[in-house]
Amino acid sequence: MNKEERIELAELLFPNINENIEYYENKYPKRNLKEGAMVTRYGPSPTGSVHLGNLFSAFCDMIYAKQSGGIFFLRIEDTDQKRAVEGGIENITGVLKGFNILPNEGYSYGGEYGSYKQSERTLIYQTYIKKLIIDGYAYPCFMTEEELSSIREEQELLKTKIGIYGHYAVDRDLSLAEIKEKLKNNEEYVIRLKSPGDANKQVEIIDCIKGKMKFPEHDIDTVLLKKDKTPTYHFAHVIDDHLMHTTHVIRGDEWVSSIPLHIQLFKVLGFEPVKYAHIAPITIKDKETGTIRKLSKRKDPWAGAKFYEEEGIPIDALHLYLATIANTNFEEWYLNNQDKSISDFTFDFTKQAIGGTSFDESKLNNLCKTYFSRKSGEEVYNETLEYAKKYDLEYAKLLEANKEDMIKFLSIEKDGPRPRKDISKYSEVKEEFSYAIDELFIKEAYKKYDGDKKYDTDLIENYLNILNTNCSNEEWFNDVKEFALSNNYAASPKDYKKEPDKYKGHVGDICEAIRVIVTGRTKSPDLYSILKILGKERIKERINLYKEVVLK
RNA sequence: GGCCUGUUGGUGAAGUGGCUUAACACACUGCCCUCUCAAGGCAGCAUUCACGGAUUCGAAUUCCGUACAGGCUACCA
Repeated sequence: MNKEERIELAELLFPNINENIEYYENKYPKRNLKEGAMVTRYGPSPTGSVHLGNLFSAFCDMIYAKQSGGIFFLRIEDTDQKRAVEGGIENITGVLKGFNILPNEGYSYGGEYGSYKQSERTLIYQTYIKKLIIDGYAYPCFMTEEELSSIREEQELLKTKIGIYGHYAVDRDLSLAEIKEKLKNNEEYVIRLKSPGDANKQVEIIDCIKGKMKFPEHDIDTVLLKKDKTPTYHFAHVIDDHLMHTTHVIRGDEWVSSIPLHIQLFKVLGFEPVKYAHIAPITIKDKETGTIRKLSKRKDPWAGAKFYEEEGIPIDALHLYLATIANTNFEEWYLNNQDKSISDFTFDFTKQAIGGTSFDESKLNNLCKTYFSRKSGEEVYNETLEYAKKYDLEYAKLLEANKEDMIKFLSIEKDGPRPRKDISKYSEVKEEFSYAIDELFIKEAYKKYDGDKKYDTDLIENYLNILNTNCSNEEWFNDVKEFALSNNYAASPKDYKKEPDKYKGHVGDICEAIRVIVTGRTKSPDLYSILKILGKERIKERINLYKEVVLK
């Protein structure tokens, strides 16, 4: 076919496309950004719930764009209508907001480079396809599903590369007359790339994360436009990222083998190619099989984005975790720069893991604990209340009714240089601080305490008489020691160990009795702080409650 | 079958030919501190970098082969 014929063919196939590519090139001019600014994008398909891996990739998009003074935008890749799930798009935007991963522009955020929804860009794709046909880089292919699968079977049998290329690409050189004939018969067709590649030649590709890679040139006539004239991912992404002026495509590792195709598409279209950064998947060791696999939504609760919200894992802590897997040197930096935040760190693609990253639950947990330990009592209160309003309304009401006390309890041992690390999720506060709210304590009273040990309430009642809630911690503890001695208890565990026969026990035993009666548990933050907040009256009530419930 | 990529302790990993008898962190174990926890302090935790060979005075680091794992091989993304 000569050029005139190709023009005729393009018009025949897409008579309704009136614009030429210059129109779009002018409509979406180069972005006015400073040197080195990165334009990244998150391109999810609305096919179901969001996976941690998706979140991670969006997180990377965000940090790299942000730190370089660039743009991070959201583009909905919904070219496959069959897989679309109802509410899928709203789910994506909702999760992104919930996780504080906020694009600068894009679907539902606005911007000059829209539409940011691929299903609304069909005309654009067809315009560029027309150009490719005219340039001789694309052609209609009328092969049926049966033909395709028989070729595939043959290739499998011959153990050769699978796909439509070389002599398998039978419609590659159809004459204009033949095409017209088929169109007249209403034969369905797709538009395929007329790949100029030679598989015997090698292309070298530089991936920002993985480094240099060598591939055979792409020589397969990949489908660009499907039967319904919507684009495949390959074609759509190249057009969109060119028109939206993406500089860095950060995406999952599963795409590396299509890099040669994508580079070829950029070349054939006359575009400057984007830079690619392929991130490794988040993996986990399967407990049953012992093999390493991708985090799975079905098997691992940690895989689903919703899980973090429901469990009450703080978003900032999750960001910290994502940052530690994004750049391997982040963790150490953060440890040495405790007063700084993620945005102060300079991320670098070369510091990103090349192979899979194993999901480390205990590390996340630790990060969460550190997060909580650095928050003030009031902050923890407010955030927990917000969580409870969503997932435990009853508790939310109790929190609101007991705000003052609750904040006091949550603030215990927060002042020092090494604050307590006792909670890792909002959902743990209720149980961990059950003694803070009378109503809750009465209901749950001592249920969690299953020790056989019965404590001497008379002794504790006597102690209550000498309790001074208005002194220093040191003075208080001296009083306890004195009280211990006068009741035949050793003033320190050491004394007791030396002469166990001489005493009934030691101060620790007395403290334990107070602690269990007052809090219902053997472990708690500083006892005296708790006693002070509760006050004598409530302590008395708890002694009575203990008698009722435990001693009967 | 073909094409890519990866493989360092329980985990995340540092490491780019001599500074490595392998950093750091999490987890774990023991001791100390101590009214309980938490925190903290101290100590322990790969003599070895999947395996085999080659290059080199010298290799976790370079090369070749093997094994294992992951990905792609759709008119899905």
